[in-house]
Amino acid sequence: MEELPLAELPTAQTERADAASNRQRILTAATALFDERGAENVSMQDVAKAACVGMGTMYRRFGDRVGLTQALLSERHRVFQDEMVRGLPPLGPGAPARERLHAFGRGYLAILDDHAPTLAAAGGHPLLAGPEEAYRMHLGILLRESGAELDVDYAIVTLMAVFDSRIHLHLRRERGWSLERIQDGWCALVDGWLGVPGTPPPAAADR
Amino acid sequence: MEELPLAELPTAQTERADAASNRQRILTAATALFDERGAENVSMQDVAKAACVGMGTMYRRFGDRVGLTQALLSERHRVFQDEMVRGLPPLGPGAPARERLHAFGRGYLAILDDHAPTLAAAGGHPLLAGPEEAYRMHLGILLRESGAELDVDYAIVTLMAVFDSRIHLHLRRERGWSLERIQDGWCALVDGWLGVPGTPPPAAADR
DNA sequence: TTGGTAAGCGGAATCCAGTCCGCTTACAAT
DNA sequence: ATTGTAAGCGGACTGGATTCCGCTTACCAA
Repeated sequence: MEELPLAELPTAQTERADAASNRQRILTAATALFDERGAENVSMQDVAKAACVGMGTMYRRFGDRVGLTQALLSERHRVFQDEMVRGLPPLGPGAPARERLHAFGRGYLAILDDHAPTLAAAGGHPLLAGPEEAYRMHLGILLRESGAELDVDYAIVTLMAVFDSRIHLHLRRERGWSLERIQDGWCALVDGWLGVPGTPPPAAADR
Repeated sequence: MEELPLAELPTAQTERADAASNRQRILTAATALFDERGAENVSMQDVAKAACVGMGTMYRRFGDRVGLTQALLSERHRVFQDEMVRGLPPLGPGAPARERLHAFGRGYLAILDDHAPTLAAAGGHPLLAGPEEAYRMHLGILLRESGAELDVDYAIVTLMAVFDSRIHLHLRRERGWSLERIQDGWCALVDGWLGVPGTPPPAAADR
C-alpha cells in the first residue's frame, strides 16, 4: 500500500469487516456533509459524529484531513488516470506529446475546478508527496517524449504548482477568471516549455 | 496604510509610544525564538510570553501569524524592492526585460531560500493577497515590456506559484536540489514564456 | 466451541491559532 | 495640572485538528 502508482487500493482483503464498514460509513457521511454545508464548514468531529464513529477511527483510517479528502476524490482520479494511460487520444496514447499534455491539463483542471473548495479546506498540495506521483510520472514521460531540451523535473514542478487549490480558487473567485482561461494558460505554459516548433505563435494558436 | 506598492510603513507617527515599544519587543522576541528553535517549534503564545505581551497585543499589531512573519522579513524585501526599482542593472532599470526577469527571480529565490522554513511554518502564499502586490506589478511591467504575446496575468501566476515556501522547502530538503538549479529552472521558465529570440537554447545558454 | 491476540475502537486530552471583552493609560486639548 | 477618550492591553475563551491510550472484538487456529 506504499508505492502504487495509480490511486491506492487500501481496501485489501486483509481489512476486518467492521473496519471496512466504518470506512464506508465515514466516506458516505463526509460526502454528504461536504456538499450539504461546504467542506470549510465541516469539522472532523462533525464527520465522526455523523458516521457514528470515534475520532480515533477516522484518523486511524485516513491519517489526517488531507487523507480523508483524497480518499473522497480517489475514484474520480482513478478513472482519469485510467483514461490517461489506456483511453483515447488526445488524452490517451496515440496523440503527440504536446497534445496529450494539453488534454491532461484541461482534464486535471476540470476535476480540480469541481473540488478546489474541498481541497483548499483540507490544506493539501498536489505537488508534495504521495498519491499524485502518477501524475508527475505521466508528465515526465510526455515531456521527455517531446524531445524538448529542458530540466524535466523542474518543468513538472511548475506545471503542477498551478494545481494548488488555493491558487485555483483565488483565480476563479477573487479574480473571476473562467476555467477556460486557466486551461488555455496552462496549455500556453506547456508550449513555453516545449518551445514553438512549426506552429505559429503558441498562445494565440491555441485559443 | 492600504495601497502602498512597496513594503508597508506601519510605524507612522500616529502610533502610541507604548504600542511602538511593544511592536519592537515582539519582533525582537520572535526573531530570537525563530532562529533559536526554528519557526515550526514556536507558537504565538511563546512569542507573546517572551515579549511579555498579551495575545491581544500581538494580534492587534500583526493580524495573524502570516502578518508577523512578513513583518519580520519586511526590511529585506524593502531593500530588494528598492534595488529592483532604482538599483543597478540587471536587476534595476537599464537591462532588457528578459535579463531583469532573470535577475529578479534569482534574487527573490535567494531571499526565499533563507526564509522558507519560517514562511512555511506560517502557511502563507506569496501569490495570494497583499504585500507581494509590488512583485506582481513588477513582473507585469517587464513581461509586457518584453513584447511577447501572452496572457501576462496568467504568466505571473505561474512565475509566482513556484515561490511557494512549501514547494521550495520540498525541493531543497526532500529532493536535495541546489538553489542554483531552482534559479536556473526559473530563468528557463521565463524564457519559455518570452519565447526564444536569437539566443541559442535558453536553458542551456543560462547554466 | 473456545481462546488468544492483533487490529480496531471511542472519546477525552492536548496543542494551537485566532477572537473577545472589560480594564488601563498615553496624550492632547483645556 | 486635569481630564476625556480613543487607542492599547492582557489573557481567558473558543473551535478545530490531531494524538493518546485503555478497552473491545473479529476472526484464525486449535
